[in-house]
Amino acid sequence: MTQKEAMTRQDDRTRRLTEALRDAGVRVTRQRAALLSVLARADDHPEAVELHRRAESELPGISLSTVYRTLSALESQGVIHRHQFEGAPARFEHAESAHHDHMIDVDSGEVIEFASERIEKLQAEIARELGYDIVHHRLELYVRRKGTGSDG
Amino acid sequence: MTQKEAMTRQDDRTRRLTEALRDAGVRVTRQRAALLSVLARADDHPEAVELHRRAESELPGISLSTVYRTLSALESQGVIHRHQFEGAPARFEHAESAHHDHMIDVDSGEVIEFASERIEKLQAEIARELGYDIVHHRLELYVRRKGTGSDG
DNA sequence: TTCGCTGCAAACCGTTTGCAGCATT
DNA sequence: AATGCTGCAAACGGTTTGCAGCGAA
Repeated sequence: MTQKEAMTRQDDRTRRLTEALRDAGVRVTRQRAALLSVLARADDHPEAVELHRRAESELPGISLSTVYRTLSALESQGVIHRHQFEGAPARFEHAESAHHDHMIDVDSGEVIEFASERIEKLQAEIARELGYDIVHHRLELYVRRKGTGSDG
Repeated sequence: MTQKEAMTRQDDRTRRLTEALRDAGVRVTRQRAALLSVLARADDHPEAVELHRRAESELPGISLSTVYRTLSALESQGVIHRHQFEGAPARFEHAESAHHDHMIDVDSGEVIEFASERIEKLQAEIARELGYDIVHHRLELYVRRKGTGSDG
């Protein structure tokens, strides 16, 4: 993908996120615009403080509470996802990509996405057999690079 | 199972938990004995405050910090597990039963255990293919009783 | 007798919230 | 002009921790 294509995709993403807000009848303030473009650009899973840091370079003075408030709003609009991994502050990602679960490298904190149709099906089966419907689920694999003994 | 058998199993469990502590070279104080017997008796997934409440009826005056400290100790001995379900304080269970995952009834908060050999295998496969070993995982199904519409 | 453990109160840390003023609509 | 949003600072809530004294070994 060329840099120009990347730019376009990112702008599209920002536009979609902005529309999501406008559709919900909320004001698109400078703070929100800043955060939206930061989120659109993010292909990792940053935490609130990191998002605040990035947003500040776009709109100096934006407050952490506004970041938190906006993240909560965006989450309830369904345009971003919040992940609470073990022993760490919440991490966020835009909801553009299809459903997937996460592997967390316990050494580096790196997050790797993966999807398994088969696991999803098995989960649904199990719930159904026990008389339940799945509202949502959480599957996290805490992993270590192969051959990286913990006795390093 | 008769009541007598239940008593015996519970006492066994307390004994094993106590031994785990003694083996680790830590003192078995009244507070710890109380918490151990509470844990041995618990077949649900209580949170720290609830465990404290139960322990108090056995040893009035035991402090919440001691409960937290002991839970952390027991966790690192591997004799209990700590679960951090979504939007709730940590819940604990003794590590006597075999590995399993959890379904959480989003309406009642009830925790249902389940195990799936097939899901476990798939997880390991996925991690391996990506060049990782699983250290541990977390699979939680947030569910609702079938036919219980959210528009209730 | 030793020194690990306890209770208390205060700190912690990520996150939320009350409020007065500001800026988007 | 109206009112939804912002920044600030303070509160929150679950959990951890420093400290002086207590009690298990």
